[in-house]
Amino acid sequence: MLTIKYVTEHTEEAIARLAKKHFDGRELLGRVVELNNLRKSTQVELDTASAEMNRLSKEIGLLFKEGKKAEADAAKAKTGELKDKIKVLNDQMTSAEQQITEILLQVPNVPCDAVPEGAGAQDNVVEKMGGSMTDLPENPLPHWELAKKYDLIDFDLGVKITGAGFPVYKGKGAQLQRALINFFLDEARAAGYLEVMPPTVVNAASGYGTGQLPDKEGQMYHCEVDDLYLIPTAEVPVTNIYRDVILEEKSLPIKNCAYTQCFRREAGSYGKDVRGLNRLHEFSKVEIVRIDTPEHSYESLKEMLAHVESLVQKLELPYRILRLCGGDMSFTSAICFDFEVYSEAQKRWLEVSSVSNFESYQANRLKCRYRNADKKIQLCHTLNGSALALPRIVAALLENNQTDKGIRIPAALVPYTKFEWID
RNA sequence: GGAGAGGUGCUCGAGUGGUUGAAGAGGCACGCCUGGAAAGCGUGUAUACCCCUAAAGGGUAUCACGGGUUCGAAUCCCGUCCUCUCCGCCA
Repeated sequence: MLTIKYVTEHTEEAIARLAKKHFDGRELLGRVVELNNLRKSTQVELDTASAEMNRLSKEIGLLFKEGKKAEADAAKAKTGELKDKIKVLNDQMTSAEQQITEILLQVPNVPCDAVPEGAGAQDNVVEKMGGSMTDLPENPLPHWELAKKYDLIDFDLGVKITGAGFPVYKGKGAQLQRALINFFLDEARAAGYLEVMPPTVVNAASGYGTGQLPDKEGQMYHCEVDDLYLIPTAEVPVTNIYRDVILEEKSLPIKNCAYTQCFRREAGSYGKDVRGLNRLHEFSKVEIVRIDTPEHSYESLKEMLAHVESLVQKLELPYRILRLCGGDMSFTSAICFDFEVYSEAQKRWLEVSSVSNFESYQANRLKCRYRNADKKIQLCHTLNGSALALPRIVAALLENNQTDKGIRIPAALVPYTKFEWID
């Protein structure tokens, strides 16, 4: 969430920036400013009263020691009123703080200057096109047909075992999954990321830390008996490693990568958009996460974009990079780039990665801070990106590489699959 | 799941109602010493919020978390969470 300091000191700027996300923050932020003034004045009163109380208590202690019981009892009598006052003021403080937090949780991150104006997906800016379209045989098949033809993925079996959106990968289909995961992890390690293998189930505190809770509660599978959530992305457990910590500046940027299964309820999505691998309830993804200083975070973002781009290039997929407009950005990001690969058979672009800088928005909730050269403690910037999510990569690989003699595996992947063709 | 023990600062560890934000030790940082280092000596070493502010200074809160008792709680009581030991179960 946004910091109180930013909201109160740069209220107009925040409102103007939020407008780019088509969020009208005037009323909410105005209330934060009011509540914060109340909070401050209440604290002055409360602190004064508490100080007086502490003084009296010490005095009474001394009187007892000196055996002046009568005087001590007299002093005691004075504390009653003060005690009530402290209670009232304390409740007032807590209430104001809670209300502020409640409001701030509803306010999205402010987009940075580099974010273009726009209402929705149609206004995203194509930053770059790359790769080349492949010549496909006549009447190319969509991946769900190819998956059936070569017996790679069984969607019906998944329905039997679990439900729609939980496919069963078989034979070379399953091997391809492992190959991609290992390929992505090795590439990340070569780029300097430390691999971690976190839990795929997290507690509520972690959900709040990265912003899935409270606003996106319905997106996550919830184990009610234990009050735990299945992660929608490795971003959640990995970023939460840095919850409630103070890092040393020289340890930044922290670069982590992780492979996990990801679980998303995707309530209310039906139709051809979600056919086959296009949108699943469970999928594999390798995620990269960075914790950085505010001064360096945009440099980090660039490096992450370059890393993700190198992956789609090595997989020889036609791709494009989109700079998301204000209206299409997520709640928590300050800037976001999407990578899409072209699915020749479906005649559409598929999003395979999303690389974002959250600036201090997540870090504020996480209380992820660092000590700078002047020993001052500041919020870190957090960033993450998919590198990459498997299903749509698999969809694009199958569709774009289909030939009359089978599906060709890109050279970079062969050392991992140990086969060159799916036939 | 059953029984017991326990959760104190960067770490270890003392502390069972009254200058304890917290002894002591270690670690770390800086200074002195040294040709350089070690040893030694000295100093410093939490976070948040608020007041005041040029700087300095000051106040409040925090000893897992939340609540209660009390003039006063790290210390007593209740609840929650977590860790450890033993038993049970188990890939």
